[in-house]
Amino acid sequence: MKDPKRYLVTAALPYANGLKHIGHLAGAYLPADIYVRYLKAAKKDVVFVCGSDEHGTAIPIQATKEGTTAKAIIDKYHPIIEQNFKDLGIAFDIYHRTSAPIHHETAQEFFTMLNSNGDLEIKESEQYYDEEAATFLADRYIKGTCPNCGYESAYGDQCEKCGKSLSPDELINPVSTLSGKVPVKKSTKHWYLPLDRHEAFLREWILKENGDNWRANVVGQCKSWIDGGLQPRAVTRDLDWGVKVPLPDAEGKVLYVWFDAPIGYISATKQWALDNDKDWKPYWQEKDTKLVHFIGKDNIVFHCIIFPVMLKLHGDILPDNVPANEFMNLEGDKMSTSRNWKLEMQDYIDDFINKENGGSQMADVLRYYLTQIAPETKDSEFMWKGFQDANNSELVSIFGNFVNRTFVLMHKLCGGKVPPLHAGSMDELDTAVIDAVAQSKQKITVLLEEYKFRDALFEVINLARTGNQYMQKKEPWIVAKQTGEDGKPVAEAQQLIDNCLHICLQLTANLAILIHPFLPFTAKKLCHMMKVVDKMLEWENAGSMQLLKTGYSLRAPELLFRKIEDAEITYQVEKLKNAAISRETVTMDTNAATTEETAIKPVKQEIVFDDFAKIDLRVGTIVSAEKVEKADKLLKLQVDLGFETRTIVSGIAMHFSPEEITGKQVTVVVNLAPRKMRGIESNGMILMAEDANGKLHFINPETAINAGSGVS
RNA sequence: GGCGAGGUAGCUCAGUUGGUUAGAGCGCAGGAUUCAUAACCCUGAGGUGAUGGGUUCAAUUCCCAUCCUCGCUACCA
Repeated sequence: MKDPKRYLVTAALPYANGLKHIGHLAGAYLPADIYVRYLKAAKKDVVFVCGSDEHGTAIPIQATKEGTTAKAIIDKYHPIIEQNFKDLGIAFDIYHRTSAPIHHETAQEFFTMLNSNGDLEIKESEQYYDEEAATFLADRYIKGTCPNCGYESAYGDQCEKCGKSLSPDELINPVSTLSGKVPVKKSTKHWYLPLDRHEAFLREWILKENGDNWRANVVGQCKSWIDGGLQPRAVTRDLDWGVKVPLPDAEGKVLYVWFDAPIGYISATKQWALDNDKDWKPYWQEKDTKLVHFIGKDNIVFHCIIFPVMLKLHGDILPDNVPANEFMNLEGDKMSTSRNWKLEMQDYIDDFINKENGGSQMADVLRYYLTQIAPETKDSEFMWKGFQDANNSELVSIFGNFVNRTFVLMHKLCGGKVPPLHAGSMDELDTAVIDAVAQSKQKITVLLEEYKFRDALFEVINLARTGNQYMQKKEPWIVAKQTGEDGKPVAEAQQLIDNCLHICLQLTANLAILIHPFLPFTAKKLCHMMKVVDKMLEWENAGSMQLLKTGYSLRAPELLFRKIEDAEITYQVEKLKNAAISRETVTMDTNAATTEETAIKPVKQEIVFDDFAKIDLRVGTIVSAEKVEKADKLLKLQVDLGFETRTIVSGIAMHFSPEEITGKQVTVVVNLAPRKMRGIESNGMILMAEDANGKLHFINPETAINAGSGVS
């Protein structure tokens, strides 16, 4: 969009069920903050909204587990996350929350409008119902055995072990987590957003209009979704935690969290407007508003497909761009909350910012490294060594050093004041540097507008590098040796020194402006050293060589960045590895965890012996095994049961290679009805036990016995 | 298996609407220097551009196949 009148920038709403890690920071919040700081410096009308996403079933479930309430959880994490962002210099105009009444009203109004316009579909369906708790069960309130990996505590929407997304119907032996009883199917009514009606619009808007200017990964994901066929998506849930469905016949129903969460951007904007005596409407309704969503790649479908359809139906503007980032790995492995392989914002703050360990300058160091390795086009890697190198050899050695040597020389050779620029003594080297400053500003501006933050940051550092090269060639400390009888540099020499330092100082002032979106604390510190007000940081000032007045006395230099020692990073790496939950530890801890789980996990309905006797279990020996074509998880086994050798297909390929299980003894259900899988008929089922880590184990006799032996 | 994104110097990553010697930063080696947080500055070494085919006067860039990584998806009684 050329020349938008105003900007609305959003960063994905963090789910308020725990602390957020630097992957989240690098993926959405930091790039959004950089972009917004740039826009504000350029005096654009911009609102930057974010806030806690506090609904969804995960939160009440977590509350039950921890013996607390959903409200207590969100009230705990909301302020911590908000403070973490502040400590790292992420400056939202508002950090709102979806539990706020204004959000509930906004989301309800949104739903009502779509519903009364006939843009939603109503469908009756059979859903699991807990008779004891007298309530329908949201997907996450149902647990059962995952049909995919066999994990016994899979949720109705997703198995946390294998990550597969599920529907409650797929669960084996579903159990209500509320009462522990087996739920019954009961008819219920829900509202759906018919995405399929909007396929033509989405194709046109995403692929045609934005196919070239959105990032390849974003367009690709969308295309994949659209080509896969869009389905109506349920907008409501049977749950009591969330935004109530504003209809008389919808008792006990709330809006599905994916529906209300993005509306949180709108309600946050409303609250901001109230707080600041502004009108929120133009930001969502005027065509000349540029809406930009910063998110991680996991959120692409919501922000590029679903929410735009909602916005369109509601008569709002559509996002101009959705610069989604890929993921950031940590020390060679993907970040994971469950395996505790992560660096939380809070951890970094505790170790580097809060301690007398650098203070806010260390916030900028993290911002620097995360931007330098931002996963803009592909997954990237956070390495502590890389963090140290980026700081020591770029921030300290190039940027910090240039500023420091400029200030030191200015105090030594120019009496602590901004020296004059003697036009008559200028040479082409001087003008080249002056040009370079203007060019840097142009390049950085373009890159920022294109959301290429890592390249933009590189250009800023490069300008500092140019400064170092310039000073090296000018060698004012050598020139200063041309002294007269009074021991001071002769006039011509002093002019050269003045020119060099004048230019270096103006360049430093430019660096402050250009680095400001990326490293706000550093920019502030530079302003302090130069005794200028924040107004100098306005973007239009960049490129100018008249930012500091001749004769103005400046403060003594302070070091902008400190070195990071080897010991600090080895400590962090050790800490990470020690905290990580290794496979072994998981297996050992499992005993405790499992006991707890089993305590919660209800025993299935009682059966009589005859029921059990119906099941014919035998010991078998795997005589051969091979991978099933076109299936990642299936192995085709030949099992010797004594009386015959059978073909059994089993979903264990992710856990065992064909070679390692050949010859193993297993327990087989031999009278299970045959079933075809991937075109192969499976005659029986191999019994497996699963530990808390999701690993499967064979159930077999202690010592090898005859194939075909009965089990009872 | 299908779809999407990737596989480029020791490391982290650019780039190429197909065209002379494929780039940057860091790291490494050598040199120069001392104003500066042993920093800066200069020079250099380092790449079968995943692999194998094809199209073309010419491919890293286009096409096909294969292998590997990440995400989504399918198979799981």
